[in-house]
Amino acid sequence: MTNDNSPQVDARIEAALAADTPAGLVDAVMGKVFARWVSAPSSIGEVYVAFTRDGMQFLRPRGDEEIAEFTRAYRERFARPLMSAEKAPAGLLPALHGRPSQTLAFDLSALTAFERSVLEVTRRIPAGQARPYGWVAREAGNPGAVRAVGSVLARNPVPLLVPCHRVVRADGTPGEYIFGAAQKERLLRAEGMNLDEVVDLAGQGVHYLASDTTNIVCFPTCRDARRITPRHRHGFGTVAEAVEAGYRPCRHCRPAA
DNA sequence: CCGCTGACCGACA
DNA sequence: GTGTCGGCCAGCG
Repeated sequence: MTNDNSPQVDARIEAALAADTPAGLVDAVMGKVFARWVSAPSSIGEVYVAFTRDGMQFLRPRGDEEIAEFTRAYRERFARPLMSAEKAPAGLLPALHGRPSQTLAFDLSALTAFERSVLEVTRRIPAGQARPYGWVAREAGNPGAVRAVGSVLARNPVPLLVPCHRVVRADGTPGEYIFGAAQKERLLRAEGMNLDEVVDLAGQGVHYLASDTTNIVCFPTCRDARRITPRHRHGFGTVAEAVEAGYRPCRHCRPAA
């Protein structure tokens, strides 16, 4: 007597398909219809990651959680069957430890255009740096949607891989995080960001740093800002003030025009 | 469609 | 300094 819900069924379906179908086509079809999951170590501990043929789709911490809970959450959100994978896709493992991979793709097809836009923008924030929610809103093409950016990141399907921990509040404090504010601080510090200095500057009303040798103004965590010799460093509360003083916005960190 | 919600923000007590 | 209040806007039920 065969139990049709048995885990072996997935394997038999695959075997049947593989028997008389070119392997490449099987992968193409299965990857389109099914998603796969792996468990892997990350900078926040063991995580489950789901992916399709098109790329990474869903990541959640493993914790004490059984895979059944992860697959339930996955199906609830993506309405697609989920099977285990033999091995992690290329580039995933380094990316889980903060080393972004060029080859790592994402499947964001279930998201709205605005959500995709927010995640694309967030993905480009370099390790060790941070940008305010308002900056993400503007870069995503909707400057007024500051609060909505927070709502999108609160349900980021692929945290860590899309580094939403690098999006912080305008006053320099880290703000909330899908895995808790303390975890957000930990991740930022682990990436080499001097959180204390940033918060301290913000407390003095300084949200931007400028160099009088280059006449460029940056976010304090920008790679270029951190290279400014103290003697040539000037703090500003707004970009407008810096521009008024003869500085132009950095083309790397792109503070507001 | 409409009302409600929220990882925000800036102003103002 | 810190608490609160409106405004804001995409998603969701």
